[in-house]
Parts: sequence; C-alpha cells; structure tokens
Amino acid sequence: MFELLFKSITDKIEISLIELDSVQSFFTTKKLRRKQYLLQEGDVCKYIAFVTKGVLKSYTIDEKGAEHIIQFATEGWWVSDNYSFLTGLAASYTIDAMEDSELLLITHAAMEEMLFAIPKMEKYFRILFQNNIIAIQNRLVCSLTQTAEEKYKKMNDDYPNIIQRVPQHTIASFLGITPETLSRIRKQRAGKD
Amino acid sequence: MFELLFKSITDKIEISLIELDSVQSFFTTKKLRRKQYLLQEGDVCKYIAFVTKGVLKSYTIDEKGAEHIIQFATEGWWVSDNYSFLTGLAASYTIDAMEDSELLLITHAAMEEMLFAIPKMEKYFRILFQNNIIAIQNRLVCSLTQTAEEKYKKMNDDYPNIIQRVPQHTIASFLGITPETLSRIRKQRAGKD
DNA sequence: CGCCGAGTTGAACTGAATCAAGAAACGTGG
DNA sequence: CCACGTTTCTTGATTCAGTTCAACTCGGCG
Repeated sequence: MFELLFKSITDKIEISLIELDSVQSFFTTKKLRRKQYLLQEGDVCKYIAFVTKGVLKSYTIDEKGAEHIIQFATEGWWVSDNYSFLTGLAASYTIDAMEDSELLLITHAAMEEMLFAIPKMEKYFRILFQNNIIAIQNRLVCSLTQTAEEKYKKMNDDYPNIIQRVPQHTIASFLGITPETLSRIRKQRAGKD
Repeated sequence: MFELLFKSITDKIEISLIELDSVQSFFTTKKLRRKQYLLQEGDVCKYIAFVTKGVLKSYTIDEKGAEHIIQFATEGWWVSDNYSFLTGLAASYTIDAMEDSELLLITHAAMEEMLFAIPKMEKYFRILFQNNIIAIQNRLVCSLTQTAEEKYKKMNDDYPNIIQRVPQHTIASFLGITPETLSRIRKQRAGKD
C-alpha cells in the first residue's frame, strides 16, 4: 500500500524508517471505482492524493462543455486541485478515476501537522514541486511551439503507458487537439517509428 | 536591496530577523544592463535569481529561430532554468534583461547550505513552488482553451504592468501568437473596456 | 439483438500564420 | 541635436493546420 509513497520519498530525501512510519499515520486510504469522482468542480479540494493503483485525470470543462485535461495521474503520482487545496476556495478542476484506483489521501490539516512533526517532508515536497514545475513548463513550451503531430509523438515518447491505458479522445484533450485530428495523425503515422 | 526578498519570505513563513540576516549572507548581488544575458542556452544555470529591479525574460529559441517566452520576471519574482540548475546539465532556456536590472543570486551550493542552515527556508520554497505550479497550470489551461483575443485580454487583466514595460512582439511570443495577430487584436480592441 | 460510446473518414470552413511592404519609434554616434 | 540604421509595429493578401459538422463503422455490453 505505502511502498510506492515511501519510494517516492526516499528517492528524494534521507529519512528513517521510524519517520516513514510516522508519515504513514497522516494518510488515509481510499478506493475509487472507474468513473467515480475524487473532486468535483465547485467543491473544495480537501485532499492531496497519491495514486498507488489505477489512473485518474484532472480536468476543467469550458462553456461549450468540452473537457480539457490538466493532468493524468498513475501509480506514483500526486493529484489535486492545488489552488483549492491551498486556499480552501471552490475547485475549478474535476478529478475522476479512469480505472478502478487506490489512493492515499492527506487533508490540509494533516499535511500541516505532518510538515510540523517531520520538517524533512518540506524538503520532499519542495523537490517534488520543483520537478513538477519543470515538467509543466516543458509541456507549456510544447503546447506553444509544436504541431499536433509533434505533440502526439512527444506524448508517445514521454508517456507510452498512459497512451495505452486511456481512451484516445482523452489523449486528444490532453494535447489540446480534437479527437478527429488525433485519429488522422495516428492513421498517417501508422507504420512510422 | 534585500527588502523585497525579505517581504517575499515573511509573506509565506514565520522567520526571525536574525535568520533573515543569515539568509542574506548566502546571496550575491548583480546588476545587468538591458539586453545582457543572465544565462545562455547550452550553459549551465549556476544561479537562481531574485529580481529586485527591472524585468527579465526566459525563453527558448526553436529551429526556425523564433523566440518562445517561458516567463517574465519583474521585481519580486524568481527566475532560472530550474532543470539546469537542479541537474547541472546544459540549459535549454536563455535568460536576459529587458531593462537595466538588479538581481540577488544564489548558487546551487549556497542554496543547499542555506536550506541546511535554515530549514524553514524549505517551507518558503515549497510554498513558492506550489504557487508557481498553480500559475503555470493556469496558463497552460488558457493556452489550450482560449482564443488569441481571450489570451490577450487575460494578460491585460493579470499582468497590466508587464504589458506596459515590454515590447509588444514579446507579449505575442509569451501568448504563443504572432506579432501581426496581436497587432490586429489590439486594433480591434481599441476603445473596448 | 439492438443500443451506445469510441473511433474513423470526408468535406467545408476558419482563426491565425505566413509573406511582404511600409510607417513609426528609438537610440547611438558624430 | 540631428541623421541614419535598427527595431518595432501596422496593414493587406494569401495560405494552411486544425476545427467543425455530419455520416458511418466497429466492438462491447445489457
């Protein structure tokens, strides 16, 4: 259950087993069926979630009803609406499970307590967020500079496992292109690489 | 000189004057003339910089020679190539000054020492990065969902001071549109609001 | 068996890019 | 302080990548 989280932590910081045990005590576990919500737009995001099994997606819905994927989260990834979690204001993102999933949850209060009790964890999250910034910035640059085909190719290179696990129209939404365009690109690319 | 940095810190965490004084000791100052580089693509990003005066931009140049702005940084903002700074590998971004500027610099080694000496600063950076993630994610969503005009309007709302300080073609590049398109949008919008 | 969501394909359309040319603003050195 | 080159901005004409709309196919599931 907690092995993945421990691995994520020990990859980034030095920490004792006793402390890890203490970390564990701040989390609760949750199972989510496919299509179940972890968070709905407009609610307050009470938890940051660490995925131990399954795939979730976080997304916003625009005025026209179209989904725009912010992030996929599989095993070993964190997911939440950071803004809502931090401020306690209504979430602008929705998060749901694309497969039956298992999560470790921590509330804002538990997070504060944990960071107070185990200050090392500040460093863990600092590094985690720093890496996250690098990844999102990179995605932003790609979205500004690349063509639809280049985006899809990069997605294939960077997250081959996600491509295999989630429906194609969801990938399209993540890349910011229409399902039709993605379908055409795939047809065109068939055989390449 | 350091007031802005201290403000940025005390806005986020509880910290004593003595500790702030210690923080200060890990930084060096640097002045940059307009058009001077802080970092060139291919070099290693040795510093994270805190801007106390002026405006900088970080950007990549694509195969066609076009600039793509990653970030503007004015007074009170941090700027660096996080990836290069963290890994010590070649930077993929360039950073330069758009006005004569003044910076506080901290090296990777000094950063490590500082975080070791004043663990509270982990929390500062954790919060800083967390806010940063929120902002970049927000920008990403906008770049995926909004039209050129909507993007420009949002830019006006969010960063009116930057719009006034940097050339228009740089704004265009930040928004991921061409200077021509931005010029037309501005013409069309003249008088609106 | 029939329905429904997911994916494919085609044709028409469009927002923004590209290409090209001029006008204005800027700053640098004489 | 003016002249000249450079950079920035504007405007028009054309093109194109990707969207939109609509019809059709396929596979799974009640």
